[in-house]
Amino acid sequence: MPISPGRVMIDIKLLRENPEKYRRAAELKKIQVDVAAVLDLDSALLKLQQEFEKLRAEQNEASKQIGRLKDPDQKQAAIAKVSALKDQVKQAEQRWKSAEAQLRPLLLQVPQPPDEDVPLGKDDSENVEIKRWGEVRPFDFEPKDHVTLGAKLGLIDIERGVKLAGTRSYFLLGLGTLLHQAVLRLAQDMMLERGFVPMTVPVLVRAEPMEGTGYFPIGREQSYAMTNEDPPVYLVGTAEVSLTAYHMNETLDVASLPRRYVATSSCFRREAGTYGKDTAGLYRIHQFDKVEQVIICRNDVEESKRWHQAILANAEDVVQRLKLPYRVVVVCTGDLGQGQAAKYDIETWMPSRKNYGETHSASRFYDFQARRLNLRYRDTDGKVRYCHTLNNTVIASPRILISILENYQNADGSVTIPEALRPYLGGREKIG
RNA sequence: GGAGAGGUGGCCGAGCGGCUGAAGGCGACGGUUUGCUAAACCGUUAUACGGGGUCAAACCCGUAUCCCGGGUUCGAAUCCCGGCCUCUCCGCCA
Repeated sequence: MPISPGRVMIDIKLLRENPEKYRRAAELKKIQVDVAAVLDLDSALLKLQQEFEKLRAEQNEASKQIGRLKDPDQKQAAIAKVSALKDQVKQAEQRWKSAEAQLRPLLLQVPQPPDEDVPLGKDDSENVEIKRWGEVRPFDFEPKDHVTLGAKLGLIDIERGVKLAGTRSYFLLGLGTLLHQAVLRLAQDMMLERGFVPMTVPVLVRAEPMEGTGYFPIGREQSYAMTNEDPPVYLVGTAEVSLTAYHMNETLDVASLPRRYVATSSCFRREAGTYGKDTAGLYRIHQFDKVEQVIICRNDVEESKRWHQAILANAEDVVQRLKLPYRVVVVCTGDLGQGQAAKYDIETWMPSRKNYGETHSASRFYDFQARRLNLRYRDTDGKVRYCHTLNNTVIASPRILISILENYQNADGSVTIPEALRPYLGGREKIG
């Protein structure tokens, strides 16, 4: 499918009206953008566009005349005259195009302003807890971490993972694999009950979906790139990319909205710049599987907010079915991604970390992704508008196995299988 | 990977280098007719950006877009080159 040329980033009109809002957004999100430079380039661009269009109009008109002229001498004279214009037009066009080429990369960096109700803060330490569910279990024995449990019970083999693929790699085996798959299947089944359309998606995509969903250019270094290919393709870090970009360059029928998609996919992340962080175990790894939910809805802030609550609830339901203690935090401004207007994280209790660890991330983007993806719909009034998009984890594994194994472990080193997973494991109740 | 064919509006499908933003049909929408529905008839039916206009619209003008990019030309949907995609055949393959 061809890439549409007129693809826009943030709404430049909004930026013109309220540059301070965007400057502030960049500051809050710690993104380097020179908003003043954007404005300067933008107004220069407008001038150049007008100059070009005026010249081109002249040329078009003159050319049209030539077609009507019968007398060959007159015709020759007219052609000579327009020929002189031709160069001017071309130059004007080039000035305009090159200004545009300068502006686009800047525009790609401009962030979506955080919503009013997002708490201010510099990083994840200032996220605000809004809910706790479940009781953190007191142990009357010394609990083991998932790495130890996984190795003892023959579920996880990190050593050999590292041997084959380097750091942050692993094998799951035996019941470890089955548990992993059970979790994914439970999550997917719960989403099917809610009417989401299941999909199997490409995990290797072109640059456009990456850029469109906001993972490029900021964050590019987090992706694995197949640069041997022409054009290059990239491994997605989440099925969000493929699901959200599914309707890229399309104009949807408003009656078909909202679209609710769910996909299970492998996810690949380079984790560049995290050396020394979370090195133990399955917390931060290069490859994992995730069930992801995506909503594409009408351009309506209130509707977006409702869906945000809904997809958060969907994920909470899964964690509750697994009976894992968790909390929900509102992510503060400094921890928001470029395109996110607001985000909730679900953090699930992980005894070895003696803390809640992030397992889910629910984001709403308003039209940020839709603009970059040229993802639109025709509204009931006949107007074409950009969609709103949202996404959330349903479950990501093996990270969630950390919580399951550690919370469900017994004094004798065995692990009880959560009831909700037993149907997927032939009724088995215990590992070890 | 090799050899061919092709990419036009919501869809189908015309299109000679100039008056083609694009015939015709279908669909959709509005209207007339009708006891209701259907049929028939009339009309409307791309998007983006810029300028003008308005309280806001309507509307008017310009530019661009017939897969994308570049070239030839006074002028390109039409000619040439590159790319992407689709289809057919051969090879390879889970």
